[in-house]
Amino acid sequence: MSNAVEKAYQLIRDDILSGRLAPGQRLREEELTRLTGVSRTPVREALRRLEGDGYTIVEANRGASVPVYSKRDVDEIYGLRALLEGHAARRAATRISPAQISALEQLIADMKVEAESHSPNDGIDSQMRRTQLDRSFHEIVLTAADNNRLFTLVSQLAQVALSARTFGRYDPVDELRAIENLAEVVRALKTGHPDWAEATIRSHVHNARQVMTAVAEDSSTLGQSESDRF
Amino acid sequence: MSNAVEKAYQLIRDDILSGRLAPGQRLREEELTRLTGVSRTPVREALRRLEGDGYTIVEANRGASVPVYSKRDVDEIYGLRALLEGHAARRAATRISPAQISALEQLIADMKVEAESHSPNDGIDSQMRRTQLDRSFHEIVLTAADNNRLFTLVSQLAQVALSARTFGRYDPVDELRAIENLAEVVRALKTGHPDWAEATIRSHVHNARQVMTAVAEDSSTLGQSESDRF
DNA sequence: CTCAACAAGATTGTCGGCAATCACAGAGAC
DNA sequence: GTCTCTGTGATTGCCGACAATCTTGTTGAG
Repeated sequence: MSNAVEKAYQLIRDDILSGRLAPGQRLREEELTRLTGVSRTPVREALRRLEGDGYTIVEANRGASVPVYSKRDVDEIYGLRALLEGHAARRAATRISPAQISALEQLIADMKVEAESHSPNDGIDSQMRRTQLDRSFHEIVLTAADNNRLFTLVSQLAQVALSARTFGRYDPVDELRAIENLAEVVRALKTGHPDWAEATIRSHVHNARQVMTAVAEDSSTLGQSESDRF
Repeated sequence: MSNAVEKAYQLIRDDILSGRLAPGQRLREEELTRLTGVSRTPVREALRRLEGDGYTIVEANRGASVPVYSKRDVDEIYGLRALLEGHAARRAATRISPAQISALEQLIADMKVEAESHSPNDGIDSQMRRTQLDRSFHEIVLTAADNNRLFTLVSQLAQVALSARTFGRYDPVDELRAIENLAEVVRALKTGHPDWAEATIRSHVHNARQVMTAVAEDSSTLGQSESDRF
């Protein structure tokens, strides 16, 4: 889209994903003007678009803030992701191209390299790399599903949940198991089995939910201790 | 939300639903300024929100327009509605309250009255009334599902497809069958059977799709005759 | 006649400033 | 001490004007 809005969108989003803008933090338009170098008008539009993609929350006369997710939110997001991405994998199994299969296999290989060469407390850059690999994987599956609205809907759900911080929570064993899980998704797609593909990707999403949920105790978004939030 | 934006949002949306703004029509911000009585800034924000809800399409440097749906679009929308609303009905079956059941039964009764007292070429107001009844029904089911994000996702899909013109396409026999179908959904919810509820509402959505698809021949959105579009 | 380059007009994108609204601190009553 | 009211500062909401971009009609070459 247009230049100033796109610039603001990406700068703000990156600061949210990297954690420089923490969950719960209020995003004042004037500050973002300084951060992004564009005026308040495109900043405002960027904030609304970010809201549509699940990165921010905008309230009337109160401005935007980075959302704080409760356990219930995480359950909602991952439950719907399992449903929608399962549906996507089912469709992809009969539509995916050899080139897309190859791309997925390459991503799996890259993930294994990344996972083996990483210690539990890696820097944010390693987490960003792994986030990007995972995101690319899901993006290819969704593209292969060949359904624009399905792609859009999942995008609106997945974004923050896939934030870089998610990967900070994986321990090496869980991460390797998750990669094996994705490798099975590729086998299911490659052999063209819709049921298998749907089941395995659902399993992957539910596993990811567990990793998140293990840390987030139940709550009502307010009045909880810092470690319960996202 | 805020006043000017909300005003613009509703006025533009109503003009789209009533058909005063026809599919394919370009929405120039200056014109909408005159239509709504507010300045371009809130009009622009309203257009972006309308896009998020599926009422308009906004392209960079080209402004907004009322979307034209091809057969493929209709299939995507109703396919995903079947999936998501089926999921919603499943959840609702174990969560719905007696008051919500009563409200649904009242809606069914109202629909029957409306359907019996209507001839094939009724005015736009009758179509709007029936659209509203149908929308209320789905809204209650979605509320009973008790999942905010599910509600949001379906809202983004359903809007235009449920436009008033949809009901112009129902013939009386189809409409009565559709109402019977919804009555069965209520029975399934009332007796707390998740599988039954999911199956019946999926059936309802697929039936609605058929009504739309019967008129829309396949196409690529461009270069088709007027009657193929929505 | 066809096509490409260009120019004029129309339309969207961006900006800075003013208006409306909200959150919060402080004063006063009980 | 607590509760309510009020005013002040901070922040979002809205506007009109200017800048950038796209669309379209025209002109000229081939």
